[in-house]
Amino acid sequence: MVEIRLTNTRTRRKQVFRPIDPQNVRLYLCGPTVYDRAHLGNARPVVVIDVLVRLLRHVHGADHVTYVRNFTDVDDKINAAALARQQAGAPGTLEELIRERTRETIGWYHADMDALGAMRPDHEPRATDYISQMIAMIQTLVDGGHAYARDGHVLFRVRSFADYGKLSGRSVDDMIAGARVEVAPFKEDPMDFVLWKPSDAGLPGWDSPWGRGRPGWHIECSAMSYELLGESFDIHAGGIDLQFPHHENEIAQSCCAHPHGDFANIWLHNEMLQVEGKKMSKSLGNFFTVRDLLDQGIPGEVIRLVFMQTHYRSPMDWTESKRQNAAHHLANWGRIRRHKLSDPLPKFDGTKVDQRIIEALADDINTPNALTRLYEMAQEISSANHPADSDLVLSFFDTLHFLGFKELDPQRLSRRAAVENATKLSELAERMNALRIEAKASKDFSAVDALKQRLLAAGVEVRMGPAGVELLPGPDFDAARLPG
RNA sequence: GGCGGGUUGGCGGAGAGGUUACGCAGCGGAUUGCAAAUCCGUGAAGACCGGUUCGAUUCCGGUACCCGCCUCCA
Repeated sequence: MVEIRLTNTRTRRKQVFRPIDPQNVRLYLCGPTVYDRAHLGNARPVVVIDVLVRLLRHVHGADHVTYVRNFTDVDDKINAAALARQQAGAPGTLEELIRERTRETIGWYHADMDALGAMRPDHEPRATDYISQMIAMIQTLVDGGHAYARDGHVLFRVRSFADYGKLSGRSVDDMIAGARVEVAPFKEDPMDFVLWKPSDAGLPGWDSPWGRGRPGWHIECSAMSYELLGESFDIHAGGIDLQFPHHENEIAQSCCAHPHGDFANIWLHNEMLQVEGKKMSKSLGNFFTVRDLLDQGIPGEVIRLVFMQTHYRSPMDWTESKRQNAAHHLANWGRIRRHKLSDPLPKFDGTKVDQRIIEALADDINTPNALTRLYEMAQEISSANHPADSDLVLSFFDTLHFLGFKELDPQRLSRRAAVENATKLSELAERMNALRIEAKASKDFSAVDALKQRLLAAGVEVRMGPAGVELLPGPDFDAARLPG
């Protein structure tokens, strides 16, 4: 069996991966807070872990891996987004608007990650489905002296956990010394963090021993990983920016609530994605979404390949030349398929995956080295005298399939489709705008509404504002169903 | 201020204490009505200063610069 080595952030070393139970390798990835579209940086850990899960399934067996990725659907940003919609005149209660927003966002997320070739996890728990488990866990922490209630809040007592700061290499004293956080008056210690906070009537809330309220950030991952994976599991992954405070706090909560468990054995953290050499972040305003790229006609597999060109522990810059490079290779592989594979749709089952690529991935998910081998194989197959349907050809395509590349060469087709769709959508937008101007004069909006319904049925997002009509293809967009 | 990561050829990007990484671009050739694509071949590197060593881009120390975390973020 191939020996997998992974860099454990906790030990800062590359170590041999030994599952707690080889019959059930358990892995948790911190998923999105579902208040908006996933930006490109959100997609990096998803693709990295997708590759790891594929490797684990290859090595340990498809049925011997449990992959959990959560949706955090209770959060102040979600509340704010819903409130903004309500204030903009959207009908419905705040709770309905919140539910609508999170349901919509989860749909977008699925569509976008599917487009990147990332397999769905085995479990995708939503935080709001685990409120009672969170309350129970908080109660355990209070009972054990690791948390305390004040003014409707419950706070984690950082001083009660000796290893607090160990994951991120910090000491509580150092952090307090250089603290830039404003300290709430009810905190015993400036580094104590919120497990539960009170909700007023205008916010979503659940009944609890501390009054109506809602969970703080961090606790959902502890509660859900415990429910689905147990008190000890193998791998916990996420972006390096989550190392502190999110993962540090998860460790503190989970280890204090379940002192006999180890929580996660291996912590995997991917480095940040950058744009123009700067971190992509909401506060810097330089972020763009996966959907933005897909809408530009960039196929998901191109984005996937660009991600795989950089090792997950290095910062990665998204650039136009990388996009072109990835598209070039995919087109090349597509051409090889047309010329060297007589059956365009053979059944690939993972039995012919190239061993050197498995070894590259087993070495701390070294995707750049895996790609180097893929380029070598493509080179050899491309030479004029290499026969079609050789073992190498079959292995090459089985490997591509294993790595999540199925379409190949989608660039030409999808770009053409995108242009056609964009043209058609812009015509439709113009037509709809004209109808709308007429309707505003006549007060008869039936024609506009009818057109809108048909567009919605085709999966188009319809946005009407003072500037006119904007039509965007949504996750379920189906060009064939567009009105003629 | 505290903590962490990085600096490789024109660009991207790996491994290894001594032997060609690899890809893209470039250059030469083949092919092509022209072009594109493709195929064959090919030059080019490891921030700076010390140290260890027979030998370092690879190990150790320092300097400079870059990035991230410490505040919502993957």
